[in-house]
Amino acid sequence: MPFLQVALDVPVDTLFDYRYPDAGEDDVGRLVVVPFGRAHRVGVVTGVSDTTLIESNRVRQATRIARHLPRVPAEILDLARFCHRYYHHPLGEILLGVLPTALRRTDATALTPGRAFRLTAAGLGVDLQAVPARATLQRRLLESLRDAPTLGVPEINALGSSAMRVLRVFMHSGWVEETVPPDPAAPGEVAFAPNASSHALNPEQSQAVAAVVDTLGRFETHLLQGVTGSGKTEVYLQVIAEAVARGGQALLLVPEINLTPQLQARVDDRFGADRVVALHSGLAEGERLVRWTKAARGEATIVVGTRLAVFTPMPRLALIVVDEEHDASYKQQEGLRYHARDLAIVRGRDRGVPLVLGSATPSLESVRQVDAGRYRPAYLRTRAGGAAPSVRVIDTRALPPGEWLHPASAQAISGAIDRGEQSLVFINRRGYAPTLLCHHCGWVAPCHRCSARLTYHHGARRLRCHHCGHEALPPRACPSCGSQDLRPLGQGTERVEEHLVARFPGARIARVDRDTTRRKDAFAQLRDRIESGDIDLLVGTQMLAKGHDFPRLTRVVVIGADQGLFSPDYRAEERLFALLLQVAGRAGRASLAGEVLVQTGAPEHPLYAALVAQNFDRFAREQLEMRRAAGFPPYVHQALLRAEATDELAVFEYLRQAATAGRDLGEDVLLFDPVPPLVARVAGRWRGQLLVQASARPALHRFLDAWWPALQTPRVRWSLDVDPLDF
DNA sequence: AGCACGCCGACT
DNA sequence: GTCGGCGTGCTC
Repeated sequence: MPFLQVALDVPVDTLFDYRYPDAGEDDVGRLVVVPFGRAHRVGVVTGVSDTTLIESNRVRQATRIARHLPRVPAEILDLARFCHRYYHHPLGEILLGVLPTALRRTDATALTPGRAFRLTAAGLGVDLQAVPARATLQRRLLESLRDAPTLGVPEINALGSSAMRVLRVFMHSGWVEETVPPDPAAPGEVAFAPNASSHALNPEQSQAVAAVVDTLGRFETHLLQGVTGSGKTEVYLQVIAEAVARGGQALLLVPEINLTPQLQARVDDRFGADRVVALHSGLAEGERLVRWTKAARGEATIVVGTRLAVFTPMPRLALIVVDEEHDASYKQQEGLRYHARDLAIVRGRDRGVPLVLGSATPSLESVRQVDAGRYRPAYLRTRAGGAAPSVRVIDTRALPPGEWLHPASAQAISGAIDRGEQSLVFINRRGYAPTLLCHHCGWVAPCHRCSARLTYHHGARRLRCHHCGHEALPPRACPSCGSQDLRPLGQGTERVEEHLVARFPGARIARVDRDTTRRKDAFAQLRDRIESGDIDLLVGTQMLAKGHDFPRLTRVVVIGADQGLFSPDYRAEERLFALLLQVAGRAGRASLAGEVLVQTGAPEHPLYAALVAQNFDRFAREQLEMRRAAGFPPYVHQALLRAEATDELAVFEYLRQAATAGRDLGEDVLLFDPVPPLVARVAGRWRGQLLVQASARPALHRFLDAWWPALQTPRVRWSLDVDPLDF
């Protein structure tokens, strides 16, 4: 009897062998229910073999293989195996982690074999509005049936516990009929003509499209570097159209905040909503499964999604686009710490398909690959409908104490108000003031659970910790010296808003940050007000920097840009430059010239010269040269061992032992001393980290492989972060 | 991760 | 004398 090698969602680096009577090679990649310990679990078959190393009386029999479900294709198994090797993470956790969670439930229903249901003509004609809004399950089921050609029992059950009952009611009404289940192995429909686009391209765009189209059918990485408003999205859409016209599927990865209804509408509009599926974290479990299945069967032609979507099975994958490839949200910051852009490249290579990485400010890693001749560059330097905004650096050192808005900035804002244009004051700090300070003894309000200061929120009259969420009432007197002279120090969005209200009486001012957009739809409503010209002056954080175009916005004032400049993190400058250029891109459109004023106490910093010139290439080469000279990535390769526990001593004891064990391995790597991260304690847990560095990747991975056993302990919570972005 | 087995303090 | 603390170790 053959044995299955099964990957299970357990944090051990082991596959588990099970007997299964008629198992064959064909079952590799299939989901399987197995007895594990005293319970049953869902796993993935990663191999079938006639032998096992486990003594035969310990090998149990698998309960059932789910042969009616689409299998995890070899390509995704390989990608998971790559993650296993590269990120040093258990294969089972990876595989089960990238599958829709609905598939992981063992309850018999979730994996009962194949029946398939579809809407009848009558069902298709049902007006969704006619279904009571309260009947959420009915609506969800109807929507999902519209989304996919057919639904199986697992997908239906994932929509809600009584979804099958609702389905039976629909069948009675003649809205739904049972049909033949689709063959999971058969590719979906191929013939398809996208909306022939009349969107004219400028010469640079045409050249970029042609360069990518030329490589369809083989692996090639294109770095599309285009300033804000240069029409990168149109290039994406046209190369996707070509890939799709040739019968392929396309994967479009976007950063978290970029998967907006607007973008989806644009893609839907071009390719037809029934051909496009969007995958993001906001999806209900059932809907995710429906869309995943649609992609895996080849019925969806285009997948638009955030980082996890890089693992979506796509049988006819022909092209991968990674928008805003430098964006940090592509890096998963817990569990399997993968980088979706890097995995996209691995996938493209293995699959033999081209990639387009797009950004106005590519990561230095990608720039270096261009310089090394490994990526093909394409540039979009022409900004559609007008000149780039002018950038001015404003020296704030001469400002009187307590003043934070430079006269030149104030003048720019009032000028814009007079002309009926909009301005944005950008400050990357929410709350009222980042510190509450005792002017008598110098005490500042600390968080008792974190090594961080509490931020004062004036509206809520609360001190809040931005790391753990802890809230406290501001004390009336200083707990240290009893003085009542407690004052907020520094600027946050809330306080800036307050100043602006006083400074520009009559101006319509809106604040956009996490606090004002917490409520569902709040952001959309604010955006509508901004677009309709209902707002003169905006105060906002990062949230406003990305993706949103406000045609009437012509002035941007950046406050407190220096924060990141003096951080010990060597990536701070790269991030700040990208952020500033992105914010600057908000100013001016079409006929209205834009102006950006960056207030800084360090105007002579070379970053600002490159920013004024809006010369990313110069900045990037300067940075790369510094990185090379200092021996930082991308010229060396790093991995970070992180540990945390309630006991600070335990954390550092663990890291010290790990360091000792690592040094004993005698590999060609550099092990630094264990250090606390920037914020050493969060929510009552102490953190520590240990950096490993090597000049060559293979050496680093050889080391990590050998080191891994020595890291195992239940005493502290630990994780390994390969290619860390944050320290 | 669960979940057992396994040796030391306060309770029916 | 037992119930239970969570330390260590295993799950095919």
